[in-house]
Amino acid sequence: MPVNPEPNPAVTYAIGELAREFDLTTRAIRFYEDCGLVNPQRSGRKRVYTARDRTRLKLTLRGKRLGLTLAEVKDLVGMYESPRDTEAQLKKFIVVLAEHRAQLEQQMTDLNATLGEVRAHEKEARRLLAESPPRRTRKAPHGDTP
Amino acid sequence: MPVNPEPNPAVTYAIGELAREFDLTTRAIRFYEDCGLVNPQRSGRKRVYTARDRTRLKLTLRGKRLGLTLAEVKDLVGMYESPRDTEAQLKKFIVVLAEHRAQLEQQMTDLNATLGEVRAHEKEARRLLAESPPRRTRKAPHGDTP
DNA sequence: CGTAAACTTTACGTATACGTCAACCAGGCC
DNA sequence: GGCCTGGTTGACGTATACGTAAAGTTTACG
Repeated sequence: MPVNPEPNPAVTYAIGELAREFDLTTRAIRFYEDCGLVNPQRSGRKRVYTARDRTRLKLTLRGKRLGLTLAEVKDLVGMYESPRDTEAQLKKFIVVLAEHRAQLEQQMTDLNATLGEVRAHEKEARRLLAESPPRRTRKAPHGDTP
Repeated sequence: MPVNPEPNPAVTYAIGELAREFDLTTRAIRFYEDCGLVNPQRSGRKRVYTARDRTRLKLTLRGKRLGLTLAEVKDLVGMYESPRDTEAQLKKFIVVLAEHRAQLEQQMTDLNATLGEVRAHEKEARRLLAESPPRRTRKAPHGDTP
């Protein structure tokens, strides 16, 4: 099993490094800072990002790929990092987690349906291509309930 | 096996009906029309939606839940409905499908990772809640690589 | 010392996806 | 007729997520 990669507290990153690594503009990263998604320290005026910032960036991008807004990402990440030492906080946490999970499960359903359709279309398209390459074939798009 | 629900070409919908069914505003539905996502006919000035429009609306909403833009949804739906009777069109179709599938598979990865984390947090939170309800417990947020 | 690369702030611009009036019409019913 | 419900076309407003240009600063290199 691979060791947890770099929880090394010493490693830091410049904004340009992170931009290259995640294929972002520095503008985007600064914008994420405005939104409270990262919290770089300063060496002089220059931003210095820790491994923790890098992780939050990763989480942010994953959230975006799943269609979350930056505000939603912030709330979620905040939740995970906020204290949960009272019963009320714990209960609230559980409620929010359940809501989030419900949304993720809806996405899972959507995703499976879409993947199924895409694969079916791919299969059919490859069949058509293999079956009669020079032949002109007709395949009506299959109606209203894909 | 349930019969394919209502490919009945006779059923039509008013904009308000669809709005209620899908929990949208009529404004949103008209906006989708501007984007070319639905194509209602007219009875006088009033829009009349067919089962096909309703399906496209459904697809649109599913796309949105997966984080697609309306333009992307339009392109995809357009692809599925456009003719593919030449070899070139078929090949292009296959390429686009593969690209789309790659994106969906990335999402699947992201989704599984996120779901796993959420479930782990839920489990832990419930454990804490059950273990020592009146006790004040400390659980540090577990570092930088969630 | 000069300059190029990388960084900084400020600020206005842009695309997407609608929301929110306003003002008007058409049909039903009491 | 009067009014309600539901639909219509503008047209301007707004939140999100950056892009982009301007102008200055800091650091490394030769």
